Amino acid sequence: MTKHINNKEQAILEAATLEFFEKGYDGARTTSIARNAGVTHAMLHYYFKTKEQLFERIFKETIGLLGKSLIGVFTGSDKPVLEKIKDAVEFHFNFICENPHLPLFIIREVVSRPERFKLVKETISENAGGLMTILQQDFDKAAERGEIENVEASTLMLDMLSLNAFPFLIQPLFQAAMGNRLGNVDKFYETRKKENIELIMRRLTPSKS
Amino acid sequence: MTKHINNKEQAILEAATLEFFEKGYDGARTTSIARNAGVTHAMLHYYFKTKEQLFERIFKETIGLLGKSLIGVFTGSDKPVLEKIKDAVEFHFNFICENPHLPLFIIREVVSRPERFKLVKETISENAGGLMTILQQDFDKAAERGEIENVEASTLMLDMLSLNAFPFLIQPLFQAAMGNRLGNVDKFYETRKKENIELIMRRLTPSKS
DNA sequence: CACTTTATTAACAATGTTGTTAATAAAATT
DNA sequence: AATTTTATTAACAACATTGTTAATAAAGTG
Repeated sequence: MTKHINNKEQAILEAATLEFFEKGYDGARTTSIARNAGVTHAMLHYYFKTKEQLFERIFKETIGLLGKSLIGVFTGSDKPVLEKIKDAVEFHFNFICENPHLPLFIIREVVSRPERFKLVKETISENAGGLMTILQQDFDKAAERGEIENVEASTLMLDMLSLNAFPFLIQPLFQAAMGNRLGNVDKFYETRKKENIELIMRRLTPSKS
Repeated sequence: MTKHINNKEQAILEAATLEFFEKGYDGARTTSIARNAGVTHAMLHYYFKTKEQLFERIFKETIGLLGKSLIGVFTGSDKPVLEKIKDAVEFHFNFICENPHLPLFIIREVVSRPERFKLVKETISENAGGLMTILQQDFDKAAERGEIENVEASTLMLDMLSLNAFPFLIQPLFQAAMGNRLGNVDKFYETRKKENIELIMRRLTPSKS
């Protein structure tokens, strides 16, 4: 029964997450967070000393999520390279689908306070540091065998990131455009996923030698 | 010689543009803008009544830029469809290259205040409203002739937007990662442009029937 | 030149926002 | 049960930020 102690703390965290995701650090109001969490705003400062600290907690959590996803993207398997990449794109798309706010959140906060990039960098290199070189070797070998087009792993990575993340970055625009009367967002996502996979696959198809 | 009247106004506008681009509306400070413009901060309110109005001025200007670029992207020419698209992707990439802050600016401000989307929407439909349907017809005809793969114009548009805009969205991250010791950003951009064109071209290549 | 409008300044008002504190209640610990 | 630690509240302090005002100078206009 010591759980109800965390109740309020948890409520604050959840409200803060929403607020920071939506409005960014600068636009977020601790009073608003407290109100939405259903606690007095002194409570917020009791649990999380300052706005900055509350933010950092959420920022780190979010970055952690990003890190974990990176491991997932290019996890080893015995499938042929092309299949592996296809799986990776799909996995990455699904991840963003489940965390649609994540790209803008990170970009926005790093742009307005570049110091914050340190954390992002660390997390990325921790989780995906070695993977890129291994990946590149895989690519090189497959290219030599004529399975795929010769390509830089980092290039393909940016392709995938761009294609998968961007639609979610502008999704709020879409939603505003559609006036929320778009029940078939899911269908749009499915189509997008296929389109992105298709693009990457075609990119990798060896041109006839 | 009545130009020096506008001098301060102009200085404020320029400082404000920088500030809003970098920190967003919420993070921007009118005092900071005034200071950077080299004017007293009462001056700012003299010329632009409120922060909101100053922002709107810049927001509209920026949206206008976006609008003008859209007209440029798919301007008619007598080249074959594939060439036209190639040109479009290149044009669009160059435009973002010259306005690298624009994508994040618009996305950020619309997300934190969705009302602002109205303006974006109007500008887009004003400038690219008819174009999309014409484009689609072009595509359909070309597809029928077997010149290109059958594809939705909107799909291709989002592909292009994603590939071209995203690298600039995360460019600040890049820059932080490289610690500014990257003089060859230009080379990166050239490579990116080629990569994006390549991706779109391959997407459009008809699979052997 | 008289006067009206525009530009500019410094000081200040109003408000919103973050963070604190002192008092109190509840829970845990001994 | 006494005491210490944790939770909670309401009021408030401190500060930053936006916006105003009243006084003054400069420029333009009849």
